[in-house]
Amino acid sequence: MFAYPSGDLHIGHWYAMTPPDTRARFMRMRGYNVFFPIGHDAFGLPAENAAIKRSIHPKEWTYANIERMDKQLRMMGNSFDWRAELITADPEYYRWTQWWFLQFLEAGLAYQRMSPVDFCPSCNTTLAREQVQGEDRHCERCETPVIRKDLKQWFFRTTAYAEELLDYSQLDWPEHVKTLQRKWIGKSEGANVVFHTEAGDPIEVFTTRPDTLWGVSFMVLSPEHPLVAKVTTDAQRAEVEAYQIQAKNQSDMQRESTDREKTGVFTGGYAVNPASGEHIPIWIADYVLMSYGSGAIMAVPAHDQRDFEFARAFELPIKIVIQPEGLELPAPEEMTESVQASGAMVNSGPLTGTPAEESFETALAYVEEHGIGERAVNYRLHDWLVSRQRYWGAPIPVIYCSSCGTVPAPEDQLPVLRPDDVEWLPTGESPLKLHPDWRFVSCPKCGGQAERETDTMDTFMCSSWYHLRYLSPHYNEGPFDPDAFRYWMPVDTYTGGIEHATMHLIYTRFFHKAARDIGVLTGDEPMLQLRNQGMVLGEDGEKMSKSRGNVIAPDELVARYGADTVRAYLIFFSRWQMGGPWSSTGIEGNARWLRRVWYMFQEPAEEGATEQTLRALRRKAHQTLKSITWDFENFEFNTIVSSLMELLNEMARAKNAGAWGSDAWNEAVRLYLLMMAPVTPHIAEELWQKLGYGYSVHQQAWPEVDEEACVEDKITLVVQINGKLRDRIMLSPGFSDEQARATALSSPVIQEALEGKTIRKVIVVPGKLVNVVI
RNA sequence: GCCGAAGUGGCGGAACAGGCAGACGCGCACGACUCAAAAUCGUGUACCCUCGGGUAUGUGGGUUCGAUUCCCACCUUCGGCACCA
Repeated sequence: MFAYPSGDLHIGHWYAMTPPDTRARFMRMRGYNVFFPIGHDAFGLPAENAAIKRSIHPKEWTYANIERMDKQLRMMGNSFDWRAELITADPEYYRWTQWWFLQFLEAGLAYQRMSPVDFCPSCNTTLAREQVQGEDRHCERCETPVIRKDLKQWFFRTTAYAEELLDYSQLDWPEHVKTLQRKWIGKSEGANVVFHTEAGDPIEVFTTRPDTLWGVSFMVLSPEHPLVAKVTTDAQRAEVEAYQIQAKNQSDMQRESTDREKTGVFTGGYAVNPASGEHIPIWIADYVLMSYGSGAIMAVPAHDQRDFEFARAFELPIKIVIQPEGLELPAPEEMTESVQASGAMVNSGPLTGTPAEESFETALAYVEEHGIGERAVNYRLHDWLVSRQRYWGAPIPVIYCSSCGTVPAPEDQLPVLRPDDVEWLPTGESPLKLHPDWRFVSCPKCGGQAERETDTMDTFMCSSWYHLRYLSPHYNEGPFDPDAFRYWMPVDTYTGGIEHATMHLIYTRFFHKAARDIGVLTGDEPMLQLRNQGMVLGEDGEKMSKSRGNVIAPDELVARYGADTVRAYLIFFSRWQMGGPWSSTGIEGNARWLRRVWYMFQEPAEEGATEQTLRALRRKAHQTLKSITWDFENFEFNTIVSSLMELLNEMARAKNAGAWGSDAWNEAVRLYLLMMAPVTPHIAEELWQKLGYGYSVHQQAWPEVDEEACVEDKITLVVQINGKLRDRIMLSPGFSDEQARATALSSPVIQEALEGKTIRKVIVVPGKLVNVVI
């Protein structure tokens, strides 16, 4: 478990942590040694925002929050191992975050290049995406429109692992998380094809449709493409440059949106289609992103919808080169959309007539034979930008020397401490740049004058390896103790919100694989089993927020109901994977449940139940144990509490019928407390001791199901006619299909309904159901 | 816009490999206890109805003896979209 110290503990924290805690406790009772750690992801933007707003040092704000949240975390009654608590903002931790950076640098997995940031010219500061708001992309603080500024920044080569990241064979992860990651990584197979401008400059494009090469009627470059200036004619220059400026300040998401009118500008330049030899105009348009592929595309309007819309908007030619079988295609000028269906190649020079199923490979072979391109795989995944122009993060441990260039900070000098006495208010520079003592150092190589990198690291860096630090949070010889690694890793069960699917969970997998290849650790994956919780919404069904005034504060609930009731309600009110709206009347039901348990187990009653009552009680107790065991294993927490409630209702009936004092009653009570223990640990322990079982319920083994006790005396045979329920017949278990069929057909209700009808078929579901088809 | 998830009574939800839709809880109604109230306990609670049944799991189709469950299309809501974590 890993909490961001944002202030007070939120009900969402409880939801993320308590159901997994019940499972951790359950697994311990089943005999596993469960490590359930807690820590704080303490660097990041909110600390700086709060600091600016309240004029308080980010460090002071963060550590005060941690202190408060630790107290609140202890109120949850979770079985955290506090000995392993860690804080990523501690030098003891970020020393090793920096160490990882140096390993990646040495392994060639870290590099620098120019990359744009969002910048507010009025606040004079780099902005995070979430600080940029609205269609016009303005600064959240001062509403000034944001500009894009190019800075030299550090990247990790996540793309080097794109292919391996697509392999989930070792993982028990939810299908939709894997799907999200696959889409995020975005593998496409095709070809890199080289066009040339009329002046002879090569323009490489990536295409997934080499079979449409003869249908290319124009090219589109990203407005940032390096060749734009060169191909633009003087007549078009003013228009092109104006468009470049406009495109620059749009987000990629805005630019990729397919429901906008296509915009673009003709550069005046032409390129030559390497297949057909045709001369085609070169345009620039913002729907082509520099960050994907080569930043240039060959446009095939007849067979690509975005290209089609662009061609229509600017009256560019459309040429059909794929003829789907049996489909009458309109003339290009009458088309209303591109033709996506596969088909034989037409109007394609030497490849005309190639059938659909061969077109991709044949076209690819043609491209390679003629030396105009080659087979290529492209990924949507970017390299990971790790530089942040911020104060509250781990400094990137690099020194720039005028003679030696980029020099890693020597390992024995880690951590590169983040100085406390800086101006952390926005100034337009990385705050660390304004700290002269800190910034200027001597070069570790030549001893000459040098300066430190003043950017800090993305906090995703801290959270990519925290599970390793939990193993040995105070270990000094390395980021983790290898013995502990061998004992515990990989993480067996990892839980978190679905919002982490594509970022944190890709970063941490990349990190692990990179660390494996560097030789620091073993294994291919950091976390084997993943499960996601949903979100607790406000009583109005909306996301909780201070501005909506629908925030539920767990502290007040604990004061009013106690931690056990809050825990029980949280796992009861909805499916954990789903989440849902809070209900302040709903929690009353769980408070009532615990009060009922308390009195029912302790207040004596009349004795003398029938054998039948006791057998029914025992049956229900063991059936409940069976289903709860399944539920814990499968993260189906809400039915754990409802099953316990059902059992309690059965126990109330049995107690009224004189079960008190019987062996069956005592067994049911004992099982009940053991089953409650993971969910409501405090009240279970209290009752366990009051009833004389000693210390402690939490050290007991999970009980065994008595399968024989679970067997029903009577089974309801459901009889349907044409799939509609017509009768229910009570039978002793163990009847054959033939008996079921005979019994069903001889039922008076069925006989009456079948009067004068012909039976076409009788379907028997063994031990359950008979369906008569007429 | 793209990607993902979800739509079941007045409400939250259950139905574990396609086989009794609505477990459990909330709310509500009635009753018991009480001078009274709260708490507690008990009973009932999808809709329509000619009391035999009929209709119901976002909408429309499909597969099947049988669909909340599988397939297709659509609608609505929620989450993510790379510098929030």
